[in-house]
Amino acid sequence: MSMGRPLAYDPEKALDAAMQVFWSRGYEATTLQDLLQAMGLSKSSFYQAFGGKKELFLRCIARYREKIGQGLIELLGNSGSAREFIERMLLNSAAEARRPNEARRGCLLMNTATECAQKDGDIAGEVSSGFDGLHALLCRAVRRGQEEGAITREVEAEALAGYLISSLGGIKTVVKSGADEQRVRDIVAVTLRALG
Amino acid sequence: MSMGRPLAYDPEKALDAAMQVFWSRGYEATTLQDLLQAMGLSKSSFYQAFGGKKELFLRCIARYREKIGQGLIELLGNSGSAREFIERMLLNSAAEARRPNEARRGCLLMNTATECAQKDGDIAGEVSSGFDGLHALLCRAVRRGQEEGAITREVEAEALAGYLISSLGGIKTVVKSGADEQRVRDIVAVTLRALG
DNA sequence: CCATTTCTGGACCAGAAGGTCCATAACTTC
DNA sequence: GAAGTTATGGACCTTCTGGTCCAGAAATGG
Repeated sequence: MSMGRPLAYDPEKALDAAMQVFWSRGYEATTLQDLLQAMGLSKSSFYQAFGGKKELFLRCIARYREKIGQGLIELLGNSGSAREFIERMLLNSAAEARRPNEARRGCLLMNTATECAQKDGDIAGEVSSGFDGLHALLCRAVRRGQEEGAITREVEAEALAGYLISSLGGIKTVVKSGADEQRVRDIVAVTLRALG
Repeated sequence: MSMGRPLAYDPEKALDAAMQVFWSRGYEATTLQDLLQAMGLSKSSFYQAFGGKKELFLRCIARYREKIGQGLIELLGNSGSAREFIERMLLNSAAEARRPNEARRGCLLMNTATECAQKDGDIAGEVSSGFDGLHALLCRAVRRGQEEGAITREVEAEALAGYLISSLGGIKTVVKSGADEQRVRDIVAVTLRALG
C-alpha cells in the first residue's frame, strides 16, 4: 500500500477557516474564492477533499455544533450553579454588542436557520440536529437548576430549555439589529425572570 | 407639460411582489430575474423605476415596516387588553410552525437583521429603524398593560418592550429551525411568565 | 400631425459564479 | 529507481450575475 503525495495543508485548520468564513459572511454571500483563500488550498484540492460548497458547509455546521457544545459544557463546569451558567450564557451573547456592527456574527446555527433552513433539506437537518443537541444540553442544566432550587418547578425542564434557546436566538437577532449593550442586558434581565 | 408614455404596471403591486420575493428567498439568494418575473416588468423599466437591487430592497423593507406596524395596531385594536394583544402576537408567530418547512418565512426585518445588517450600513439603518418602530409600538402596549394591571410594574416598559422584540425574534428563529407548533407554544407560555 | 416626454423590449456587457479536467508533482513501497 | 498512488496548479467551461444602452413604442399638448 502506497501513501501517495501528502496533503499540503491541515484539513482541520482548513475546515476551521471555512467555518469562520461562513460564520462571518453567511452561506450565499460566501464565494468559492473566499473559501479557497481562507483555507489556503487550490480549487482541485478543495473539490477533491470537500466535494463542493454545500458539502463543506454541512461539515462546518457539524463542526460548529461540536465546538459550541464543548464550549457550553466548559462554561457549565466553570459556573457555580446552573442558574449562573444560564445567566453567563445569555450575558456572553449580550457582550457581542460591544463589538462594532460588522463584527457581530451571531451564532452560525441561528444564522443558518434563518438563512437556509427553508431552502435546503440537508442544511435544515443539520440545523435541526444542532438545535436538538443544544436543547438536550440546556435540559440537563435546567434540571440541575431546579434541583438546586434556583429555577421554578412549575414549568417542565423541556419547555424551559426551549425557551432558553429561543431567548438566545432573540438576543442574537437584537444584537445584529444594532442594539447597544445596555439594552441587551436589560433583555437578559427580563428573560431570567421567567425562570422563576 | 406632456405626460409621456404611461407605466405598463402598477408600482405599488410591483413593490409588494418584490417584497414577497425578498421575504421568501432572502436578499442574496434573490436574483434580478426572480424580481423581474414577480414584478412583471422588464429590466429597463426596473432600473428606471427602482434604481437597482439594493435600492429596491431598501424600499421593500420600509414598506414591510409600515405593513407590520399597521398589522400590529390593528391587532391591538381587536384585542380586549394589551396583555391579550401580546399573547396573540406571539401565538401568531407560533402558528407559522403549522406550515411546511419551506413556507416558514419568518419576519423580513429579523431575517434581514441576521443576513445583511453586518454587511451594509444602509440596510442596517433601515433595519434599525424598523426595530425602533416596533419598540415604540410595544412600549405603548406594555404601558397599557401595566395600567390595566396585567403586566408587572417592577420592570420598565422600555425593557419589557425590548424583551418582547427579542422573544419574537427568538420564536421566529426556532420556527425556522423546524420546531413543531406545540414546542413553540410552550415557549410562548414561558415567555409570558416574565411579564409577571 | 408634430414635437416632446416618458416608458419598454431586447441586445449587449464584463465579470464572477460554481465546477471539471488533466498533466504533473510528490510521496511510499518493493 | 520503477511502479503505484495521491495531491496540486491552473487552464477551461458553462451559466448566471447585476447592470447599461438605445432604438422604438405610447402617451401628451399645441
